[in-house]
Amino acid sequence: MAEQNDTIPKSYAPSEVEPEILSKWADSGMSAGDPHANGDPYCILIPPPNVTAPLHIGHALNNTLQDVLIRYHRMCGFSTLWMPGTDHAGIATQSVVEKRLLQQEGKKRTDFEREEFVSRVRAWKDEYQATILEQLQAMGMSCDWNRTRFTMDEMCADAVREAFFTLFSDGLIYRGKRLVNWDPVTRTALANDEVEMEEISGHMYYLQYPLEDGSGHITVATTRPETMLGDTAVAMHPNDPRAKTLKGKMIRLPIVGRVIPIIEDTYVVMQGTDDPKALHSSGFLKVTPAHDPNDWALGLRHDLEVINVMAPDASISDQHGWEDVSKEAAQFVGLSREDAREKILAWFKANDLLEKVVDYDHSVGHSYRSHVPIEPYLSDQWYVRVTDDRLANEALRSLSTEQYDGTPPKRESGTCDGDGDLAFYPERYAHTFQAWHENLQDWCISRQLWWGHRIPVWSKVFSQDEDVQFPCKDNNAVSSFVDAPDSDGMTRVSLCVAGGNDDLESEIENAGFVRDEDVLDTWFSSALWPFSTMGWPNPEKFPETDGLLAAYNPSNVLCTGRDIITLWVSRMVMFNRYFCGGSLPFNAVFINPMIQDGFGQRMSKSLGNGVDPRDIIATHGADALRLTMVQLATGTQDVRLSVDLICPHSGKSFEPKYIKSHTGHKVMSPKQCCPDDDSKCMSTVYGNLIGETSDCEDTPLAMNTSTRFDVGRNFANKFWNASRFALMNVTNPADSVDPSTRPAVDQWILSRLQVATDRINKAMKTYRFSEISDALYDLLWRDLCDWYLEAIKPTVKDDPEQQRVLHTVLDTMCRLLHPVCPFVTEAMWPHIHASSSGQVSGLDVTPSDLAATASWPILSMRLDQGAIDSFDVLRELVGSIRGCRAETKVKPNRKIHLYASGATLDLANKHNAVLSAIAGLEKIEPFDDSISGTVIPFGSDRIMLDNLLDEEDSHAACARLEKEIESLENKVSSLQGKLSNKGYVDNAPPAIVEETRAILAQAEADLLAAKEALKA
RNA sequence: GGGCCAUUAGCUCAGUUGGCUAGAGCGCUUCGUUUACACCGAAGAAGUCACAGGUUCGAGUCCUGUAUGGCCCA
Repeated sequence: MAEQNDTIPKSYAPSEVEPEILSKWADSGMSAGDPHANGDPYCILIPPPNVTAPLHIGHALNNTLQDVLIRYHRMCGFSTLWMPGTDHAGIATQSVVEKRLLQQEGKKRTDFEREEFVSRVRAWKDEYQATILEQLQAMGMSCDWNRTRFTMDEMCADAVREAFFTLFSDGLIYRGKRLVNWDPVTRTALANDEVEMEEISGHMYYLQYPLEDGSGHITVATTRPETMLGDTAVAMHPNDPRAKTLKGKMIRLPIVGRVIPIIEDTYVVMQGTDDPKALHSSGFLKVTPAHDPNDWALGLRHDLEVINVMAPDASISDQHGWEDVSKEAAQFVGLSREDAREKILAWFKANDLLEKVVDYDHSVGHSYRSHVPIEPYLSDQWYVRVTDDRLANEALRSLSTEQYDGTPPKRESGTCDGDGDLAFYPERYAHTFQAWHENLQDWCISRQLWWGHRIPVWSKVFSQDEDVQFPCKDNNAVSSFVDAPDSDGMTRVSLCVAGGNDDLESEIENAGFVRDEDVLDTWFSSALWPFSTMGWPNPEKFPETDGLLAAYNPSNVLCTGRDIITLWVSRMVMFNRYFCGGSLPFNAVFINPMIQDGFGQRMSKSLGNGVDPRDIIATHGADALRLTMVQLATGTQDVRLSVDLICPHSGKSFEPKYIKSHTGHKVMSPKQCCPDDDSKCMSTVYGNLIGETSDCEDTPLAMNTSTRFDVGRNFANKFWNASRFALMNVTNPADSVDPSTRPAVDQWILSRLQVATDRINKAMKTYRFSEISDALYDLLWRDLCDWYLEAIKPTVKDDPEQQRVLHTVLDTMCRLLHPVCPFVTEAMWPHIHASSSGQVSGLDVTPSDLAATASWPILSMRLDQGAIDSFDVLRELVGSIRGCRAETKVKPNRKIHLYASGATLDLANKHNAVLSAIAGLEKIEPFDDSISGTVIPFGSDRIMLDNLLDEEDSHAACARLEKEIESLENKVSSLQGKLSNKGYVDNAPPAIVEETRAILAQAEADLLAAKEALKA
């Protein structure tokens, strides 16, 4: 065994080890899920990353936590499944590909046939999917790689088709003409949650509209004057004092000349009321039903005309519903909405109808993709009736009763499986979930894109004179939806066809029906992920999915970010319950924190403050990345990771210089100097991004990193070295050891192992990840390296039983560390198990070829608490002696003498070898009054150190003692104060009071000893 | 406007049924290369627990309010 260890390198080199370990895992098939295997099923649903870009540090965090859970449960004997996959991310992916095509080939989407364009997007997807999967593997994720899924692959597409058809047939999907959130750049509708509100410093414009009878004018206030072209009314509050005289009057709309009514509605904010909006209100509201959601509602109430004056690109247009274009108005047709605003304002000014303009801050919805202001736009879209009891309320009913605020809405048919089974960690996120479903609106699912699942609906419009036809009417693979006839009496019939019926599709097309051009919102297919990836609805079509649904739906946990609760979690819950007999997609949702930079700013491409996990793996190793991620995962909603640079000249990391960007963010100065050498410079990601610098010979790019990862790297190395040292000492271990017969030091480390294992088990159950890394850190660094390895140095070589204890401790620790640091533990595993193993009774560590498949340790040793406590006392004694040595400036290698009385002398004698080694003692003797050494306080016994210095610096010793006395006096008086408080003694639990008395007694004894020491 | 989170050592954070002279890591200071590890070891300095009230024998911890920063929803 000893020879074996000569081959272990002195320090851990992750990049040399990781590839080999990855192939070991791949060959072993250890991460393959098997629904028929022994062990309870344990399944994690991966949030499939978008194929738009490589994974960032947030993904590293999210996936590391999942892998920690999956590896832990695998080791605990669960039959685990963690399927990897990617999401097609419709609008996001289409946008990046469109941008790239324009840049590289100068072509627009419309320059391609649909099929051709989609294949270009697919090529992008293939490239990025490969990158993403590689990244996940490099980070050590133990996914079931053979089951890798994509939201547009055949299995998922079948599920989308089936889900759509079912919802359509059940009346939960309908077509509606509504105002949608329109993105004029990507030219598609967006769901409400894809709109980001941004605070804008804009203006409130006051426009005068003349009364038709020439009796004067009224003034409307608006932030969007360009929409006035589509005004179809002016509204006022019925209680407005002016209402009496204006009632029934008409307005002649400037520019357009349209005559529109003055209507009364309580929605209008009156001047002089408490409402903050009253400050800017004129009491009159221009009503543009086609271009404002509130006006749309007003229009419905008052049966107003709806006039759309814009094209899909948000330019003013007379081609989309605006028919009464006057000569005066024609000059504005074709202008962008921004230009139209300016020109219309100029017109009002020129005609003396612009009353005033005031500064006005308000929030405006922006597209989460193109970041331009959203245009409320009138169009036909498909909706899912998520407000239906069968969807929204089902989601509410699944929430854990403990986390539910109030009581969930009742189900007619009583309770069912899954009700109350959903719990959030941290639980505050249950509020987000509940509030969302209580305020839900129907979900617009059609997107005017080419990349995605095309809507399986064919429609045809019939005129008043035609007979409305329903081809394949009696076939139950076809469902229909009929729009109410429009104002011209045209009736639209829509037919939805179930999947796998190409013949029916042809028949319907032959009857003149045309398939909808649009695709579904990406979240529609994402919502099906928990069961679409397991073969629903046709597991027999995909034999490899046999048994998956039964075993793994519901899954155990979903780990994701809080912004996803509304976008995805909600929809998965609704759909899983709807399509899978009421069962939930998962029983727990863990919300991981968001990683921000050192200034609390979101990491983003535009700020150049992101850290690439691939860079960290290259410089620090995957385990370092993972440990730091786990450490970072505290229960807070945001965590900060300060960003540093790596100097390309020296390879050293340093803290960069910052400037303020025009957006007010703290960003790295474009050019930075080498901290060791001013003459050498470099560029930063931000500098290159804004084009101020470039990655060239003079200014090579400095890589973003964070010194936080050093902790992880050091940790992995520490384990490596501790193992190396331990194995050097395990030369002829005993076969089996009864721990209760072992000296205190051995029992102590076993008890620490026990404590750490309990801590980790508990933390895993409650998703308190930073607690896991804390427990591991304390165990490895503090307990094992600082104390145990030091303490056994004098004895282990000649003590086979101690060698067995050491070896078993190492084996156990390797397992405990594995979920967080899989690489270094796997690398060390064969070294640890190079020879036949023995056992420490009560510590169950069954043999295994791989650390990854090893069993999670079960500790049930019988230990002597007295022995464990005595080692803790010994550690305190060492601390006191070391403190004194440092304080009195004893040379590190100088051996000193210890004189002690009472129990301390017994303890010291018992651990003579250990104590002498760690505390640097030459001899241990009974306390002797005739020796005039340095007395130190330690419990009630008398302790003295001698031979400290050639000429003792008693001054330093005195200072030290005085300080000690002062501190103890404070402690004693504080405790005395507490105990002399009648309220405390009477009210506090007796055990607490008793404990306080004991602490006081000890403190008094320490104080006395210290005072005597000072005298001597 | 509604909600959530944060505010504890120079920095990043622990501190989970209220029972502490308030802890850790990094950084800093001093010392040290004694055959596991300098990606190391020993010792040390460093905090009115944001602020103001309240409950309690006792508050970093519970309640109310304020301030600052961040996020989500409308």
